[in-house]
Amino acid sequence: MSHDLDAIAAQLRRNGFRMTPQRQLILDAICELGGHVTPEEVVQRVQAITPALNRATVYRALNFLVEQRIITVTLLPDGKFVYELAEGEPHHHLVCRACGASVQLPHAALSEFYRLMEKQYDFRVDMTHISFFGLCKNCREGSA
Amino acid sequence: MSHDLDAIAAQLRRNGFRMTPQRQLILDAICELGGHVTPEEVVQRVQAITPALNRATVYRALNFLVEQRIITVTLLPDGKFVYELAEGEPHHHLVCRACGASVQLPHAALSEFYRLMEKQYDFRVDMTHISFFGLCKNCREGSA
DNA sequence: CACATTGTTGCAAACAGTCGCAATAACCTA
DNA sequence: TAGGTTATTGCGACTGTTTGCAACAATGTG
Ligand SMILES: [Mn+2]
Ligand SMILES: [Mn+2]
Ligand SMILES: [Zn+2]
Ligand SMILES: [Zn+2]
Repeated sequence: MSHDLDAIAAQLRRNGFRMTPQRQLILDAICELGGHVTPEEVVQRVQAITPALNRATVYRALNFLVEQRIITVTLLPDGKFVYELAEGEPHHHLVCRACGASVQLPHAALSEFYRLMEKQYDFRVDMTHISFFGLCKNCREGSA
Repeated sequence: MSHDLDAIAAQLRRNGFRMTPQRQLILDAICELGGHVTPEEVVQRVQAITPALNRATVYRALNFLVEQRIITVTLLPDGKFVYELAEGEPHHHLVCRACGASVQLPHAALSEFYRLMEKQYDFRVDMTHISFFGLCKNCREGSA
């Protein structure tokens, strides 16, 4: 999808924050780069347009936009964070550690697990955008 | 538990690797520090005894010992890797993002999810030592 | 418009983690 | 024991990420 800058700006102002040229550029970058982008990809992209835009600003903006629920973050099992626009239903991923392919899971695929943890351990698991590593079918056929 | 250096040394040699003073110190540190230690905690500990022992050596040894299945690693949902001795049954964790408390899950708590992913998506999720963030009961009562 | 307030940025320094490479130490064989 | 082989370490440089702080920019008030 695309992002509605006016709506986002309004939402931010409503909460006492501001829409800035830097944040606009960063949102554009996330949108144009498509799903699951790394901070460094965003830095490259925005600095191609505005070289003075600082690396630290990108990292801070990404965190900020996650807190405002305008984008979401997922932690890939190799320890890297990737970001994407928050839209529609929450989802999760199965990421193949051999070929990198990423399958999207509907939220429902994990809701049973969520309920079990709440019932048995009185623990509410954070269930926005989780990623699991593993091996896809193709990559299993190569080895054992 | 404690670790059996002789048995570990033998296992390494059997596979063409070596037990070194550095690796011994690092294993001792993991053992003495108890569960879930960060690389930096290990660095502090071993350098208190042998200041010359290099940071890079610690990181390399931790990766190596994971590959040899002498220790295990889990990725906490804040993006940090933590290590512990591999012993007994595989397990997982529910980690409270507010108070840091960590509940241990038996492997069986996730095996249903594992089977579902294999059946529905033909995908084998890596299921050694997974950690989820969330909120424990205590920390939920403070906020919403 | 002047001014105060406060959210935001850029900068620079610190920190965590990775990597290539040359020196070293362990092991094997003669 | 001497010499060759190779696993391992320390070093230094580099990348990615965080943080404090001072400068800046947007907003609101009089
Ligand atoms: Mn996603
Ligand atoms: Mn554990
Ligand atoms: Zn694959
Ligand atoms: Zn808690």
